[in-house]
Amino acid sequence: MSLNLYNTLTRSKDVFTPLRPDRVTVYVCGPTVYNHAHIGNARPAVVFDVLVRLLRTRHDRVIFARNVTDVDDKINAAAKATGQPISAITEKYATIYRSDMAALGVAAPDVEPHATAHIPQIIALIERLIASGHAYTAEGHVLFNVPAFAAYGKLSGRDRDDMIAGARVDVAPYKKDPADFVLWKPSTDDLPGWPSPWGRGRPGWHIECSAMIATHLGETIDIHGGGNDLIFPHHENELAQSACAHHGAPLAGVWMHNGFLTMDKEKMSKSLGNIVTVHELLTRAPGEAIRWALLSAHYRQPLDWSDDVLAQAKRTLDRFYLALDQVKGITATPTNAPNAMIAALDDDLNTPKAAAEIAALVKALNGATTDAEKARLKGEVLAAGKLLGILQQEPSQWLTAAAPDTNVDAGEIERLIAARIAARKAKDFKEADRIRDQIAAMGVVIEDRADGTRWRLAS
RNA sequence: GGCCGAGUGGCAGAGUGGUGAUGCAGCGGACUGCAAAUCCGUGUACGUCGGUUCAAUUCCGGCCUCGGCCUCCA
Repeated sequence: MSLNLYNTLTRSKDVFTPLRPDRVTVYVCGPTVYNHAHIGNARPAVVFDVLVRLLRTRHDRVIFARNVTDVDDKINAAAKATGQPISAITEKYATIYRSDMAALGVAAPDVEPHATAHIPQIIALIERLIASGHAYTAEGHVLFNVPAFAAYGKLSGRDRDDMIAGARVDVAPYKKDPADFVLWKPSTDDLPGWPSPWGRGRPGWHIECSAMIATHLGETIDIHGGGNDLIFPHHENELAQSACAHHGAPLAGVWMHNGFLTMDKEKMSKSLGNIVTVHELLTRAPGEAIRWALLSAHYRQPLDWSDDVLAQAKRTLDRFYLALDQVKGITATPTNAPNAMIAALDDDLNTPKAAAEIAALVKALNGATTDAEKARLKGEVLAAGKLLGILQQEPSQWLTAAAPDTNVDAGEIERLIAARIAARKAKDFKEADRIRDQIAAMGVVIEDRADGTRWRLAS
């Protein structure tokens, strides 16, 4: 069994082989922190979290970096609009991002580099590019000279002639080539800036990732990930800069890109306004349900986000947790995730297939008759869930408190249940049913089981 | 216009050259005082037109529709 990953660069699923036997390096483009992350922004975080979990089952040392871009024109605009200092904006939203992602079960990255903490490295990288003839200065800017890198366009599959033909109209006059892009640009006094050999200025969009990758992970990393829309120009430019600064060493072996979330089939984007923030979703659904909804489609496929998708994910988890609740008195046999689960994820992170495998395990668990069987299957369900970042809560916790903003009074429910039990004992089923209806009206479902009456929140 | 991706049963969503995805919903049954949960059973599904093949949802080509990136226009 080996891990196969779809590589945007080769446009095929390839067997993943680490570049070095002693470690695996992964870098994912993180947020630009100028406002709340929307659920589409959460998709790569969750997807690559699963990838890292899978890698860690095989490799002792996985170094996972996810950056925070804290210098950007949108941040400057947000600061200006709110009258706050830039650092207040970036710190606030970086903190919110971290807690939102944690709520989705996304483990903190091993390294979380900030662009503004790497200005010297960025400047050094740009100097190397100038020295090697891949970049030049013009009117206070430093630009990367695209014709100096023959392989430019390979990642995004773009024909350079077409790009130039299209770019001809509004190309900045100081560019040597229309496709050239900015590495460093001058800052006015009211904008963030750092002293540099080219005057006070700030980095261009793509260079910070190249610098941070080189600083923390090395010249060539194993896996570079991000959203589909980063392929061009962001990753194409990163790839070019890094290769040219490092004597042609490729930036990454595997390039992975997740597909988009849509709302009514249209790309979710802040400019269109058709967004729902993770922050808001967390007030009305458990993070685990949001996570499972994001994993319900294969990561490269589009996923049309809706309340229904979320509700279905919640219900699926209810079913899993109900099964675990049935065997809460049985100690799970510790084990690794079943082979079928691993095989599903090994196939380019096929999480829907993995979901089917969990469903099969849960069905087997529900049908198990001996304690030994139950212990074994419970262990397998828990191990499978761990790999996907789900099912690690106490089942009773999930079933009775899963929705954050419900205000069900557990004491009141218990009291009503006791009254109903008394009515049933007295064979007063009419009264028992009346009480059950009363409980149902509170959004609570009850079950009479061999070992007593249980309740949970309705889906 | 260039490039990329997608069109699967009521819904979500995998996958495959010839047998079952899976989940939700529905229907029937078992269980239950009745339910719920669970289990069992249950569905002429693969945009369209051609081609290759003994056999295509799966391969090839055309077309249609939708989405994305870039670009153009405004």
